[in-house]
Amino acid sequence: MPNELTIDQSSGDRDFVASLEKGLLVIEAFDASRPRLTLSDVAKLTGITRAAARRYLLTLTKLNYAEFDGRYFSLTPRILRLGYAYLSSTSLSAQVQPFLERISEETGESSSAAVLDGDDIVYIARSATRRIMSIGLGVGSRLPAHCTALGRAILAFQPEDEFQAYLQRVRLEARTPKTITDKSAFQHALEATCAQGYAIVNEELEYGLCSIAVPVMQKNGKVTIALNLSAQAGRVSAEEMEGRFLPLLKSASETLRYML
Amino acid sequence: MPNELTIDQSSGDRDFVASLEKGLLVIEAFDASRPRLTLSDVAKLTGITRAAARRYLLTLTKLNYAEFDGRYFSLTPRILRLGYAYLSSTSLSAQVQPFLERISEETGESSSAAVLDGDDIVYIARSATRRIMSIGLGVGSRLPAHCTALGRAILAFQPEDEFQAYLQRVRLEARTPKTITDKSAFQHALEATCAQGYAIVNEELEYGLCSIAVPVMQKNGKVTIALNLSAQAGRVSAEEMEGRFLPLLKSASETLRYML
DNA sequence: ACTCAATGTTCGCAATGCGAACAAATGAGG
DNA sequence: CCTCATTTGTTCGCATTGCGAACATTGAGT
Repeated sequence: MPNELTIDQSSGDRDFVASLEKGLLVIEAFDASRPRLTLSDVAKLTGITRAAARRYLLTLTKLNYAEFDGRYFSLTPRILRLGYAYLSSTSLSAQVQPFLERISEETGESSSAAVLDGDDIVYIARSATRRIMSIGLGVGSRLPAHCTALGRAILAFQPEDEFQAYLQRVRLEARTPKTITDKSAFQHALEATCAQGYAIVNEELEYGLCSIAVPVMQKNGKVTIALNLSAQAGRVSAEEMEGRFLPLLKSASETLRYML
Repeated sequence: MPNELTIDQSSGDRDFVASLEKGLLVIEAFDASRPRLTLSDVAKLTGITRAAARRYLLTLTKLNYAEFDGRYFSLTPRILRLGYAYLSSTSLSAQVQPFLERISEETGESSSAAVLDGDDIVYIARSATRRIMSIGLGVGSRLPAHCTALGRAILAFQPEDEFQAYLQRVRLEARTPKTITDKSAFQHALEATCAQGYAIVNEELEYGLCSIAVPVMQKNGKVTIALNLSAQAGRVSAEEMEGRFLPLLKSASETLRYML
């Protein structure tokens, strides 16, 4: 992700604090494949100088957002305050969680809620009774929107101009041989989602995984969140998803509609 | 939390980037009770000037971490990348989640894992089959360590000097009439936790809530994480917790010990 | 042991971010 | 409805903060 982490300098904009941008880039340099980094590593990943990377890392350490063992830096749990600032401020996850737990308990499958962020979806709440997907899909996890039921359920209800802009810029990368990669076919799938009011994605994100999702329309008429249920493709048919799962999701969506 | 959000200026430290500190303070100004803030609100909460608050908020908006409706700022899901940088980098939640799900499914109760951050515990993974606690205890939520089983299970296994330092500075605030607020009694409770290898907290955090937790010792001999099970106090006795729940938690802890 | 590339650190300096002063908006009181 | 005080938002001269080139240190390879 070198491209994502590079500095987008807003030259001449006196309202822009470049130091904050760099600091946030430094935080985002850490991930599952890079849990511990030297200051040179961070410099390379972010495009800032080693001297600057050093200052930001020492600052994060001094503020207890990171720790240092003499050579490597790693993040600390305090960083979660930043993400939590969003989750607690929207109360979305708190409001949605009981619905997901009821749906999950009633169906015996995993249920999640996500919001759109750029071209990805981000999980904001989750209830799982069985582990059927790849590990690590907790709150904060993100997946490309185009090949997830959650993503399609949200995208299909965006204003036309926003959807067209998305379609222009998105690269429909194949995650399995079944992933839709043709933009015309993708647009048809989104139109069908819009017409029927829910999305089903079968093995386009991951082998053996089938998901159904519905959008949640907020009071202001916008759709920024969706709810899903996921199951093993071989064990639950699409008909069963429509017959058993969809009513539960729609019911939850309808109730949430008046809460958000 | 005005005290928590004030600037701790490290005067003369040329390795410290004060702008990053302020930027992070601005993010943390948002929470459940303050989801939308004006720039004056943020200035008041953080102690920085209105001009500075304005620049940081405009910067966060430009970077898509916040949005602006002409008067109020609010955070966006992109902020979750920051918290996720920690969760994904430690893989703790990913490794722990399957254990919590199995424990939760087998007992029919909610199970969580948390780490210590300052004097609080922060939830890093959770599996709930039934909603028995106050809403909003998702990943990233934090609670005072002293009146939670998870907190006691971690605190009891800290080096003596660190525990004594914690005991010196902590204010044992009562959350219910049953909360231990006497430091001597608290120390006894922690000694008992250390001796028996698990903590039980009964209605000290919240009415009707009883939790049992065990520490997870990592390969390096340190304890930074704990696992729990929670149940309604009237429905599950302490004996049942020790008899049914403790073996499951210990088993999970033992297995995790060789993974972390 | 030596060489050299990679990594970490320092400090002179100028660009960035600061905040006092000003502008605009808001609301209370008459 | 008007006035005025207070609150909130914005600008731009300036000094401090953060920059990065140059230097110091470390470690790998021969």
